[in-house]
Amino acid sequence: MAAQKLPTAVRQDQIVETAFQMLSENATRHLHVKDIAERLGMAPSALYRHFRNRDALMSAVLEHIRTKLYKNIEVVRQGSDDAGERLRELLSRHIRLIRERHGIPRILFSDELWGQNQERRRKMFRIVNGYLAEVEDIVREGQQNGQLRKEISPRAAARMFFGMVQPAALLWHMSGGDFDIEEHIALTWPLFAKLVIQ
Amino acid sequence: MAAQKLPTAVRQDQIVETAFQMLSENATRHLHVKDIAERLGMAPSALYRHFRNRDALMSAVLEHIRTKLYKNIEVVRQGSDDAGERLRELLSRHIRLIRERHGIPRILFSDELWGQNQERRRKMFRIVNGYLAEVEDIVREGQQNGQLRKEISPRAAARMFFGMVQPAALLWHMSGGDFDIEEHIALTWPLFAKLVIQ
DNA sequence: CTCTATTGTGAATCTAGTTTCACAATAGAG
DNA sequence: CTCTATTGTGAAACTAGATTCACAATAGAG
Repeated sequence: MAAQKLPTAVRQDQIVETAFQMLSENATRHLHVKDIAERLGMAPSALYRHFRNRDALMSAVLEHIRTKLYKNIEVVRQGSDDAGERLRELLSRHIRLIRERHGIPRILFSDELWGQNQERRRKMFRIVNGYLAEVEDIVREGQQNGQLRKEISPRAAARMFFGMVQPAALLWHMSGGDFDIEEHIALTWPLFAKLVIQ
Repeated sequence: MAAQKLPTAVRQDQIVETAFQMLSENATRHLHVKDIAERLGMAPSALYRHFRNRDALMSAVLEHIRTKLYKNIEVVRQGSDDAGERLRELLSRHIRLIRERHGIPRILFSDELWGQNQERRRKMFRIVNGYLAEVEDIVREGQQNGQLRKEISPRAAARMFFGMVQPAALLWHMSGGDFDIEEHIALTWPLFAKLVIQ
């Protein structure tokens, strides 16, 4: 039975979303064209109507992740005016992403997405740097309106923040889900808070 | 021209060491049996005299890394009696490992080493946990003899330490070597020190 | 020195996945 | 409603790498 015919624009979105999902679920290895096609109920060859090749598809997935990630920042900004709360909420959101098997932080650093592709790795680097810059901004604003301590450089604070999230994602992934993220946060957040928040 | 015949014990060491080297140099992807063999001047098929398959070889490499990593701890312990200095030295050693393209922290978390192998991933988790426990011990001792602040739990301090090193390794790797590790340490170490050291 | 267990080799095989292609169906512009 | 550009399909071709195997060479035990 042939799959329904859909315009490329729609299919591309479907494919990217599906690939992202599968990447999230599967702590395990490679994501095969065949498998993505299967889940969408179409033949592998059909994917090639919408992406030049597997590599192009993966790049699209990366782009998808980028927007998802940055939207988090935006939401957090709108949710509260207090920098401390913003950071705490951002952390929560990350933990949720990790736990719901939407291991964005893991995916982001997985070889799966990189492959040989030097250019894509660079792009990833830019994404992470951009994200760090956003955190930095939140901290800077918080300092300016007196919500956060002024002795810490925003840049350093952002790195510290990253240092809470990223190891958590990896340890959780490595352990196959046994790693106690709650404990990790309970351990590290107070220290971070002591440094950064009044 | 055939390669020299050597006893398995020797060859195994050679192979593991070579594989580790290549893994270190190559920021790029997969490590092929063929390539390892080539560098050793032997035929790919010869490797199978010394390892059941590629997977077994990779496990051996992981073991190799484990010993290298733990030796670092030991050296640092012998180098100084002061916990603060020990931690600083341990950090330096990690940075050196990262910079000398011996990106152990990166390798350790690369999918390359994990593959499908659930068991190996678990082993890796145990290695990292063991490492964290060692750092924890250094901190605990430091607290007991009054070198370090007592308000911070050793467990939390170890996580924080990990949070400095691991992101540095990844960012450095992603950037292809452009990431400024010195700056990263200059930013984060003082914060860590403020929390943990007197 | 000799003889064999061990190690090395090239060619062949296996496996697994991506990609291409000639042909089929159909959404939707007109 | 018709017709065509677009999308979907199965089979086949390609790649690429790991692994096996029958045979060759030799280190070193005796």
